[in-house]
Amino acid sequence: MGRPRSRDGGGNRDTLILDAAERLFAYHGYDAVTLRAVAREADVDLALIGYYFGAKQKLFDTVFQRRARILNEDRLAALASARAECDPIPLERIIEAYLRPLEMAQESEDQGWRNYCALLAYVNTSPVWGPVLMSRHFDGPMEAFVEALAAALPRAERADLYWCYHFMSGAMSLTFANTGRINVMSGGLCRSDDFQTAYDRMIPFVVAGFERVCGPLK
Amino acid sequence: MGRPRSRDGGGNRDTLILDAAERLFAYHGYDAVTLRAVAREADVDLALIGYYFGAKQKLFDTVFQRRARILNEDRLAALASARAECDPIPLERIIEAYLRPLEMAQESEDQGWRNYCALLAYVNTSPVWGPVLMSRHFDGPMEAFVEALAAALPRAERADLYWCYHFMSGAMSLTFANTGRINVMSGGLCRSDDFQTAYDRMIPFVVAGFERVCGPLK
DNA sequence: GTCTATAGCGAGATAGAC
DNA sequence: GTCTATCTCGCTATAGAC
Repeated sequence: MGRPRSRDGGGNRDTLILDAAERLFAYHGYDAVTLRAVAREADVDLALIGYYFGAKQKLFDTVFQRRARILNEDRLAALASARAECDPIPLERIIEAYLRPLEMAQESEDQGWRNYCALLAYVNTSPVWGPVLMSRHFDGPMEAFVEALAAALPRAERADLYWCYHFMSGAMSLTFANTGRINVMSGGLCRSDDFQTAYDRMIPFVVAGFERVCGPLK
Repeated sequence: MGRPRSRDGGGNRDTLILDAAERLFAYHGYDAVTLRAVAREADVDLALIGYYFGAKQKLFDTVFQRRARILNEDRLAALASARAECDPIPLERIIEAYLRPLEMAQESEDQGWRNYCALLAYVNTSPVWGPVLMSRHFDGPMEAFVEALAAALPRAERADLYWCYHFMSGAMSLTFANTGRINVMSGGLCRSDDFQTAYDRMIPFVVAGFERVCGPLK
């Protein structure tokens, strides 16, 4: 399982670089981050970044790829586990299998996962990166989820499933991006980093949306 | 010489600059866009940008502000119009009042509105801009919508309303960002710029979500 | 209002010593 | 593997001619 590993204070230099880059890319986006800033953040010499990862682009790709693999594994494992209990998988369990790994990532001690979630939101909503990186790294597992959804919602039009998946992806992105916007908006009533609460509301919200648009459950 | 060059179909120079900046910021984000690129895109001299708008930051603020005003007016007008028919306003009408102006903006001939929607998505999901710009320009009208939602869903906890509003905002952002991701994802079955279809599915999706999380309708 | 020219800075990348 | 040093480029911003 791709559980977030707690790291010792040091770590290898290349890992330090990836962590620092992840943190900065997540917050500022690709273009606002200079390799010099990454080097400073990682407390590493500038030239070392080039040595390990090549050009800036490749560093970004590597950062994005690193946890995408783990996230996909966790999601597919959750889906398989749900299927083992009940086949076809009930809608709510599918949504949970999709969202739960992110929630766990956010709740984990490894701050890197929180950063990665923000990075995911950035990439997902970017016209530049979105169609390229999301498709490259998440289309395979996504297809498995759409199949499961189709089985749970047999009356659904295929296109409607994709649209609803898309809405879920958007709600998830903004939520786990943890921008702090909802804190300001609600006057402190809601907290952007209160993932348990967010998760507990997002699941029924999304489930109800799928049911309404994609017809009755099996 | 320093004479205004004649241009067919061109507006004032400052408007040309704003349109060009909007288009580029929407697609590439703030940091990837250079003032030189804006000047090139607007077919205008670089120094003119500074003359009209000052520093790059201020140009960005101006671009963001320009249509925020209009969007807010349209939304509030739609809300008032719905209230004139029925008070309290039914949930679905509230959601429509919120989303419809964006859909109309997307469907309009003015390509600038499409760009602006993508810009909104960028700002909304950005940890840097989100809490600042969204709050500054959209919190007032947002409050009116939350009040209307509270009236339509009298059993709802206040915090739940904010969370659901947040999910709606996320789904909307990704959809109207028009990244093309869903095109790739669905293998061409859905089109990112088919806003009518997106809108027709997003409304029931969001309405059902609100109902499920925020209790039964009045 | 418009444009030329440039100051002043910091970026990405890499060659080569150790 | 690590770091020093540097090359080359393009950026923002602005002063000043027209």
